[in-house]
Amino acid sequence: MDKNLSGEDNDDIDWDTEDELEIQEIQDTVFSSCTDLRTTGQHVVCCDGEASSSSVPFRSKFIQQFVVMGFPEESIAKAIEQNGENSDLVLDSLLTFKALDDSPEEQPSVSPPLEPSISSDDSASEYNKNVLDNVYEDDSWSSDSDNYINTVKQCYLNDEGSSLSEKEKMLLFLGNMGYPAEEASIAMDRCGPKASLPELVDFICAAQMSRAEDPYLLEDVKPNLKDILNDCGGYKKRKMYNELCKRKKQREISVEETIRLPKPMIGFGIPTESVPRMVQRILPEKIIGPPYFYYENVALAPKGVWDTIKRHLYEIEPEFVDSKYFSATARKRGYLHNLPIENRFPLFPLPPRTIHEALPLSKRWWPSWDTRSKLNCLQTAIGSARLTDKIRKAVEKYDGEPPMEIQKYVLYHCKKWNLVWVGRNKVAPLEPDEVEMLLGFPKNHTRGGGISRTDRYKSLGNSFQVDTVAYHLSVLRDLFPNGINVLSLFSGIGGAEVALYRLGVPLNNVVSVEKSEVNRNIVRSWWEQTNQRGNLIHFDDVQLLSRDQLKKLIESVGGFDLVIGGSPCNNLAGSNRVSRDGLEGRESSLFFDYVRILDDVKSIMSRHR
DNA sequence: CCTACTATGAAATAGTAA
DNA sequence: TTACTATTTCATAGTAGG
Repeated sequence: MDKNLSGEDNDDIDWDTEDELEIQEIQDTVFSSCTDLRTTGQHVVCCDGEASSSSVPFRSKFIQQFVVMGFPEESIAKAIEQNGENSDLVLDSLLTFKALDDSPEEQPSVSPPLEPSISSDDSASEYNKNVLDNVYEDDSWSSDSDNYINTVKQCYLNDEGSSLSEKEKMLLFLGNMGYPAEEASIAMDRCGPKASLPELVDFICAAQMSRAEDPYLLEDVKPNLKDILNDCGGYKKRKMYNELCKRKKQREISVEETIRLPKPMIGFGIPTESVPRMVQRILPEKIIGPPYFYYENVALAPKGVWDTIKRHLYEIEPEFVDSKYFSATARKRGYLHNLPIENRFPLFPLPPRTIHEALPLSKRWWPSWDTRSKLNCLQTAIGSARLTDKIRKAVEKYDGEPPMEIQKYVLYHCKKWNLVWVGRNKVAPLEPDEVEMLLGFPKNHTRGGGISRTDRYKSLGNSFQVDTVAYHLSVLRDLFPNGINVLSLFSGIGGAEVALYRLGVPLNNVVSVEKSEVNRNIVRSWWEQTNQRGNLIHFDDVQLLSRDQLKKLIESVGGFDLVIGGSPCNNLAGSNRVSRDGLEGRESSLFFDYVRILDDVKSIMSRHR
């Protein structure tokens, strides 16, 4: 598993690899200042506690980080004078000083001039295009690089009206700071056209923190804009960075901590285990609820995603649980929360735990060579009719057991699409009501009320497995015998609400934030059908839920006891072939709104006490 | 517009054998 | 260790038809 993460010295291509290190180094240092750039003031979660609680004044600490790197103090002072207390800019200047100091006349021969590209006629774009084409003439680039060059080209050449738009200039600038064009472009798309430089840097940092410590990425050959444009002293800087990285590696011997999934994926314990191996965990005083919070997302996210999530949620250890230990269907998810984990209890009645129990009618048609006892993860799309037809034709040619090859083919697709046997030689996708049952929802929960069948699959596929979540939330029943106030973000079809209700936790006030109207209707309808006595307040968009609104809500309901939600997994899920972009993806980056809202709720509530 | 249907791999992980 | 195999995955985009 562990590939070569020690930076061995291969001079041929290693400069690319080292370049990634270079970026890491920048980000490591920049990040400490990123939190300071935040204007909201309450975002202290991603700072390490020591730094903020230390009595060392900020300024000296700021200087010290460069002293540790081995820069002379006068250079540091000069760099700070030029750039202010912005780590990345200061570091950039320092390295430029150093590079120029070492060899005043030496300029890399391949360095193209930067200035012409800032002019504002079409030749500039043409020039960049040529440069980029030339760079990519080299066939040592991997296909990854091909994708990358397309991104870069698009960044430069998209807007034909103005050859160098504001966006392009900003891209150039970020590129010069050492950020990959791809990331910079995403950041600018996400932050909008009016975003300031600190905002963009902050975004890129947040998005990239995960990858900064990702050992695999060291092999990933991705050039960045800085190298394409090769600014002043770039070569020397690179060398400097290499040394810095080595020094840093020597300093930090043990860090390299990536989150690992537990081998039986049972989190802090499951109810059916004969020997409950409950784990003791001690949370810092500050983060013990109320408000309690509960965050959920896919367990098998791209590398580093869960590290980032953890970092933004108080460094609490997530618990990874596969719902196959609760029901007949697998669902590998990570749950990060500050709930107590002692004295949990499961939801009753216990759901069926095997396919045969869950779908008794299928037993009759189930061939012996299909040895599945659990279904795979229920997703948002179902298998095609054409596929089930092909399977039928493939199987019905044989009287008894089909040959191994056929079995293999059929099983592969049955597992991939969660097909079940519904007749002689006939397989089919699950019906929506079967999915409801497997996920722990009442029958017809998503049925009717103007939702299409396709959307039922979609909403269900994006939902909680109720029994699993309820097991974790069960501790709330005794904590809040008089009921709780819930802030439910990304509510979907109300998995959290259903879980609490089925646990017997009275719901006093539920503020539910959900973008999809049909989903809101489903929850509203369920709320009325179950004769809830509390209040259900709906909101549309988490991004529009401001601190002021939260303050008013908290005042009117008397504070939230639970903030619960699973942010979009679109850009994290393995089934996404198109835009598995990680936490910075278009939808999945809404995770940062979860963090923002949770922080706001905590700070508003602590002020009221 | 809505709805249903279909084609579309890669990344991450664990396990195993060399 | 390293290289190979096996398994799994809260999805998107395009098309056709109403």
